[in-house]
Amino acid sequence: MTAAAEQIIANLSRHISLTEDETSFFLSRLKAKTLDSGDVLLQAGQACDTFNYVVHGALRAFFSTENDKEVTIMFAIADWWITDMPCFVNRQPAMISITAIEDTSILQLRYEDLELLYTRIPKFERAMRIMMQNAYVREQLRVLQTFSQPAEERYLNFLQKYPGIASKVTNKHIASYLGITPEFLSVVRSRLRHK
Amino acid sequence: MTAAAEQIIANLSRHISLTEDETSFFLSRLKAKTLDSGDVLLQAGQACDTFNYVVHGALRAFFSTENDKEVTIMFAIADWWITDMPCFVNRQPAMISITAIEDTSILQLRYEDLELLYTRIPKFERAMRIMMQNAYVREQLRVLQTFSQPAEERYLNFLQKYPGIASKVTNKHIASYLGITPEFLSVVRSRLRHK
DNA sequence: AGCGTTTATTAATGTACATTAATTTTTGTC
DNA sequence: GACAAAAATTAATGTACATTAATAAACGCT
Repeated sequence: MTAAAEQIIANLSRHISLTEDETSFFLSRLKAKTLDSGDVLLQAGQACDTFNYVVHGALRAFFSTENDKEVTIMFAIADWWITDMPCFVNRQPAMISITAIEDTSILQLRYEDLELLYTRIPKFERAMRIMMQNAYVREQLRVLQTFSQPAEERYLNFLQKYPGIASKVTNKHIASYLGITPEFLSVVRSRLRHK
Repeated sequence: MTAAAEQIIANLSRHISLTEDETSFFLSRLKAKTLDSGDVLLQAGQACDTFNYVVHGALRAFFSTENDKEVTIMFAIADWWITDMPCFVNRQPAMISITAIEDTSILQLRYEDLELLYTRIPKFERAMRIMMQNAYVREQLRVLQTFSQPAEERYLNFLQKYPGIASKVTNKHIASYLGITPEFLSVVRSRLRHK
């Protein structure tokens, strides 16, 4: 088994345990892919067919507004799964784009293969249920903090909650994840420095 | 079978189909409860033990900030499920409160009973997976719109997306769901009127 | 190492929305 | 149907953050 396969199985085993047969069937449905920093994994407007597990590196999902602004939806580093979930589950063209912000290696699971896994190995429903549950809770807390905390607190919170991400991404990207401009994040950082 | 039981089963059947035995086991784990408008279903600080299905009426989940502001996390009308999900799944004291904004009747599923359902009837993992997936997608789009659209667009969007909710709740509550003050929502509405 | 390109910072000005407070309208209740 | 209480509206003032623009710092590439 490759190191990447070991890693994804170890990660899955936090939620469900698989037999040898199940493990090899699951692994057989994955397709490895490598991306150079800057490469586009998913382009807005195109079909969103894969759910992507990050082996190493870092990806960023973002929405581009009419006025050329970007809203960062999420980051994904090692052990995270990423896709355009609204479009993946509803079989719609992607609304967001996903690019590599480092050289990255991923394992891809196609929509049909995920459906196949649900059918053949119902335990995958459980794994996915837990992942979706965690994602929901994360997004709900993000809304709550956005509405109840000023940018400075949200920034400190982000640094504390996702140190592994903060160390890999630019301030520009952090700003667009927090819903502020890079210029204002600079002001926030400068204020924090002078405290 | 009561009308409420018929309703929750019809709703579940959008995701999974149950045998007669499974149906009656599921129903046996539910507890009916009625609330008068204004009643508190969940109080911040207390244990969050139940996942609640709304038969009819309307509930509101909200977070209270230090400065006495309220952020509306979500509304739930007929056929919606509601709880303090972060606290429910992590067995933590509730951070939010849930109150009835109309006379309401609900069916409650306790945490241990949900776990039991997962074990005895794994199909429930699927139902829950789909529900969590939908909730995640909803919240992610909410973040995206909050960061990319002005209050006026978000308000129109809300009216269009949740007409059944909009007709039941006050503007004050809508404002706190959109992340703005009621005063500013008044301004927005007045601008729309004069267009 | 050098040079172009992207990113970060700083500062001036502008705006979407918050705050406060007063008035009107709506709602619920006996 | 009257009356208190909550909700909605309006307007004046204030502020967190956006915008624009210019400079400095960091990065990527040969």
